[in-house]
Amino acid sequence: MPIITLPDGTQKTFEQALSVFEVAKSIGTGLAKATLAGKVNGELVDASYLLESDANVAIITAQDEEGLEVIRHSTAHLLAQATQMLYPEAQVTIGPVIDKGFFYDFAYKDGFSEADLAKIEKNMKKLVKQNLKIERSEMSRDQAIAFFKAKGEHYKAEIIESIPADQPLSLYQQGDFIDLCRGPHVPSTSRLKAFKLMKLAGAYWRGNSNNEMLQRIYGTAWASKEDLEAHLHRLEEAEKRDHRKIGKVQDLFHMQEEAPGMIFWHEKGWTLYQIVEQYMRTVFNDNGYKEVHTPQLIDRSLWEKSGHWDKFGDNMFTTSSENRDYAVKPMNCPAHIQIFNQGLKSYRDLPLRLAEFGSCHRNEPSGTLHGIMRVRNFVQDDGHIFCTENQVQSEVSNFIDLTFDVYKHFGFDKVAIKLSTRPDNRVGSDEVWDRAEAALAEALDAKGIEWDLQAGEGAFYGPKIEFVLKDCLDREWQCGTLQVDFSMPERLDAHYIAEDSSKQTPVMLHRAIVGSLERFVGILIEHYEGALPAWLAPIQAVVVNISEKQLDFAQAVSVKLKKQGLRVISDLRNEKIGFKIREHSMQRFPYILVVGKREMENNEISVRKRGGEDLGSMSVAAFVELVNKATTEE
RNA sequence: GCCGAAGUAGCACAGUGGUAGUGCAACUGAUUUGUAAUCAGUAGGUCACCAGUUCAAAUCCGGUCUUCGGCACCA
Repeated sequence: MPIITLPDGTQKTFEQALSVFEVAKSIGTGLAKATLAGKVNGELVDASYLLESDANVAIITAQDEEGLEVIRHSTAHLLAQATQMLYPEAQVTIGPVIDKGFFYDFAYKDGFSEADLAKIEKNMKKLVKQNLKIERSEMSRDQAIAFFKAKGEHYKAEIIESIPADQPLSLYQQGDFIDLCRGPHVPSTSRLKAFKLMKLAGAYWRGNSNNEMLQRIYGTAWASKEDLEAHLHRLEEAEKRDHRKIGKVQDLFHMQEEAPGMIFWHEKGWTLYQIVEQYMRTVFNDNGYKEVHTPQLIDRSLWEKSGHWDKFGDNMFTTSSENRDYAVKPMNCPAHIQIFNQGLKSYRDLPLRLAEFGSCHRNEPSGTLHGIMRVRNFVQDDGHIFCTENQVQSEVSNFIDLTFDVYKHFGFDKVAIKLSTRPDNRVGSDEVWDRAEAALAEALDAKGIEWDLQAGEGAFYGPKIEFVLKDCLDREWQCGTLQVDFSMPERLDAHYIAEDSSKQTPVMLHRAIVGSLERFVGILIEHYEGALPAWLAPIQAVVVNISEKQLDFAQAVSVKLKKQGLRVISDLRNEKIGFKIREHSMQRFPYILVVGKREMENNEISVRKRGGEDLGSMSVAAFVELVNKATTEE
């Protein structure tokens, strides 16, 4: 006589064991129809799951986040089934749920093409129409291994072999297709109504580049056709924000074959870049950093000593002259230690904060380049803090505050924080790692900041906090970073004299807020969809005359505004005003200043704000004040 | 680097073996314009590059480079 407690607290007593689906049915036929799965005592189960004793039960439908996940997971299985029907030699591997969809990896030596995707999707829809029941069964480990080996599914057998022996294995069958899976799944294929195969990609077996490459098919799946359409529409909209597209339209920068991964900044793009750099320079100045500048080329011996030659040699650009090998610097930190090492330092000199906008080159693998977001030549708002171990906590804390302030200033308030801890391959004692990781975690917790742990993802010399911004397509880009380094100062012989006159090695904090300026400019472009706030806009206003009669007046206005420090251009072409307004609106300049007969007579300008709002006529001085007010508020 | 796709005029794209096209931009002329496209005309391409098949290649085959989407990488 199971007593079932529902999420709202109501209890129902049943005469005999029953399934989740039957519980739903007892509540209402509508709910029964919508049932995809259940949650029994907090655990997700199939709708067919048999309740034999008292339990807390929630009915999972497409309305629930978990229901959507079940749909996506089942759609991945449907994809595998449809694919194997068409390509029997394709072996199944894994097919997890991901953000907004799913993927499935197949081992298939011929490889799939775009045309195959269409075929597979068609077959999936056919299987949905057949309304195949999806049924769960269990098998012992040895049975399962033998079963999949006999089917020629070697990858699946390998997965099972890596599952602990004491766990029962569940299998799901739909039609002739059987897959190993934890579940749960929707009751039948007809419940999968809205999906689309999105793209084809390669992916290494078990995520290891030494392994063979599998064929990955990505798909998206939703509770309804409307949700699917909405998702596809969002993707289209997001593509319009692409910094590469806007960079071209707004004439900000370009890239070309002869310099892969490096940027040709045009005047307007460089203006934006410089605004960001100059702003970060004031941040350095206001926060106790000393700006320095170090060489582009440094002898191989220094990189050998720092360990970079050994660890990242393949990713460094090198050159040689007069029998000496040099590397183009991939980072500034070894050079900053050279500056630290000039003259004997005392504990009173600490913390010493050095900053540099140093141009760095890294020979990133060709497949990783991505617009201006991932490049081979970049400049960071790079800084290194030399301090004692006791100072780490407060430096970290101050840096976190500063970083959030800066992001806020640029208009970002959603930032994901990750804490990466000790990797297998590392230097330094466990005791030191304990302290360093605790210092970072405590600093985050003390501020009530939510963060994700990335165990084992730290640098070999210390743990790090990463500040991650999302782009318009939800791709994540790491901008800020704070790394605790116990190793490099020692390798490069950095010392200070402590209070007890002993010689000590300082701790070094590697830190950047916006990170690569190139990437950050890209993120800004996408974040604002090219409509940069006035303080960042390379062109703040454009003066347009209505007819030739106001040509001189328009020019004079433009000169006056420039003298006041505004970034202004004028458009004196012999074109209709509507035409000019249209062009400059599409360029998304913050203000369009119209001067015609009326304005000339009153010595005023008509101000049209981005978006079309008419701010009326005003004097040049009033407009300057308006812009200054707007930029300081921004 | 690996898997897949793509590269045609400044930009967006069409062209799948037989004279390389459309729209916008550009240029010239007319128009002197009041808040998102005035009209007419002109010019512009070694079809990424290299090699090949063919009477004939943007188109087919091979290679290279770059870009795009992923994977791996990211000091």
